[in-house]
Amino acid sequence: MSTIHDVAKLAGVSPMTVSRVINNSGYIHKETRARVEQAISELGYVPNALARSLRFKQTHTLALVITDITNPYFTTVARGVEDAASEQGFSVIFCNTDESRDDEAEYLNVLVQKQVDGVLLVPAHSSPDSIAFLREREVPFVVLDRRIPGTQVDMVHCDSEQGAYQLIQHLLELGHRQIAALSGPEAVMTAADRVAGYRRALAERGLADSAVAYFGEFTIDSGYRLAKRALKLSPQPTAFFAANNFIAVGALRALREANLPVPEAISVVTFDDLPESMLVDPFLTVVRQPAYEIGRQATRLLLDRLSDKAAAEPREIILPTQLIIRRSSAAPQLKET
Amino acid sequence: MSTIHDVAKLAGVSPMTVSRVINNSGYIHKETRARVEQAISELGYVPNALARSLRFKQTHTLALVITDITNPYFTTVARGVEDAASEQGFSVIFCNTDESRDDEAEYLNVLVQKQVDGVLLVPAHSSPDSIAFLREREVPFVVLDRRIPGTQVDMVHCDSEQGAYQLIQHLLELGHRQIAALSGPEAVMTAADRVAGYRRALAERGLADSAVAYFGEFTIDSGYRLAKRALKLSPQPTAFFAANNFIAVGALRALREANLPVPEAISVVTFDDLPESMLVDPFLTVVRQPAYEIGRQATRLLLDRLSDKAAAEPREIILPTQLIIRRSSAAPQLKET
DNA sequence: TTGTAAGCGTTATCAC
DNA sequence: GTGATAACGCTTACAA
Repeated sequence: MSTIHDVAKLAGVSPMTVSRVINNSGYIHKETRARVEQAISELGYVPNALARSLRFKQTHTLALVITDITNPYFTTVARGVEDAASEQGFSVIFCNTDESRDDEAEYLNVLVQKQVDGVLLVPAHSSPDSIAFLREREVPFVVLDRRIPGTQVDMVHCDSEQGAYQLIQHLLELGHRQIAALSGPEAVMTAADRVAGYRRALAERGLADSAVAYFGEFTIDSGYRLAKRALKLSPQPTAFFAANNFIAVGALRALREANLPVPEAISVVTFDDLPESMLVDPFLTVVRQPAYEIGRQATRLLLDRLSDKAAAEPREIILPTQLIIRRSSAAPQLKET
Repeated sequence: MSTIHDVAKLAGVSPMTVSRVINNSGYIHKETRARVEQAISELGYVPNALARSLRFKQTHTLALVITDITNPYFTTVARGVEDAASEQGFSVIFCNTDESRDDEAEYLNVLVQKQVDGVLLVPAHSSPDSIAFLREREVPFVVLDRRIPGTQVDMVHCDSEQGAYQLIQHLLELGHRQIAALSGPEAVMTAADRVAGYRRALAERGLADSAVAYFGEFTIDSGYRLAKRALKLSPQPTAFFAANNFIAVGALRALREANLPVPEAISVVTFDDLPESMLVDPFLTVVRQPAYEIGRQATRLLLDRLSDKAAAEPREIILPTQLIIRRSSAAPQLKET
């Protein structure tokens, strides 16, 4: 790979002149410019962004730290991020933590070393370690999807508590009184928030005592296992509230295995839609989060921070969710008929 | 952010000594090391990878250029790439071209500037431009998912022609004689290959004349439109062969709209499974490509190239596909009953 | 065991 | 209009 020196030599000028041509800065003789451009294309010269970044302390690179790109919700978030970033000439490094604190810490360390201009973080845990780490090193960041309680940071997410509340309201209106919640890791804010919304909805109807919430992981396997456990309850629940799409899929499998038709035997509602693109025949009643917008707006916010060195107040952007009622939820059937 | 000089000053040594501590190279007095380590943690010092990369001409960063991370097939590829990369301490920048040549060229330019160590490329077109560009600049790369005909490059993909052949064979065995192919852009190798496999299967049964192949895009919309066109054929097809999952979903929508039940009225088979994680009740007969393995092996191959400077022969890794027969394909119903 | 000098590829600054 | 010089943060080679 040729350098600015090679180009300079070939064009019979100094590197500085080449630099000026590349960056369209300063005055330059028309003829000189032509010679330089000729040399550039002859050599297939491409400027070294590393050297540039070293000087400018700007890499035009962001990092997206999520739990798992394979989750369609995060896939869509990622697309929103990449679109917003590339619009402004930024590249995006992506990292999968699988909810592991260690992996998260490791990734953040590498990213800081690589001098990314900013980080979009879906925290694997609510502890302030990662936040503190980035802050100390003065790396701008935005937390997305999950809120971090008690810290003043930029955040973009949906109101999980409220979304869960809506879903449970819906079930209550249908007549359900035994609803089990199948959630993710208790240490993850969204998992906890969704259970909180569930409890609030029940409490408001004086059903606080009927609440049964299981914490597990945001995976199909976990959803499957939690559902199996919930089925052993007595009285048996008439509805499941899954805290995300993977858990819902796992629960549906467990129900099928147990020959319990949905929604006839048990209703199922969940957070996070499966992508429209993949659904021939949407079935699940869900609270949909605007994944693409979350990614996009978080990135916008981050990029704003980068240009505005002025450290404004931390902003919390809460995007609206949408309740979509489909066939997986119906009125419970009477037991003694 | 503090530099190696800051650490050196605080520890009362030279930057070189700090460097040695960080990299565990050369001899160093135990006490000095302790002092340096103390200074490092006190300052929260993180080495600047940019400066390092500038010297070593190694960024430990790869790029993944795909068409759309939102396609679950590519999502899984991406996960395979990231896993394999991070195992070896590499980061991954991801880019979505949406099958646009211009976007692809633009991205590659930026990536070369950023001195990525290698590129994993799903080419938006079969022309040799991108390949030539990378080659001239001596950036190692591996082409994945799609083959580039007539060029000697590292490639990892499945045998699209053969996969399509299998799907059509399956339909033929069920008794179908009017099968329409709904494919992607003719300029994209996989789209063309899949149609070729379709034609070969038909030709072997002496049905070459019945072949009707439509080229469009690898999107739901396109699948929808192509299916609508195909339905106007006379005689009407008894089966659709979709060249990828998005096209299949679009086709299924068109069929539902036309009140044509699958598979009773029309069978549908396709390339690329929808992710297991999203399917409560898998329905489509598919040829599954091992997406994760494609990503993983392509990355391995690329990383091998990076360590083995020895320019070995280009390798073409062809991974096996898997025919999965489900409910979307069945024997055609007799017209005159 | 530790330090000095030079250079990786750019560009801002100041001369000419 | 154009060029020499120094600096961004780090490490290899050499010296002490």
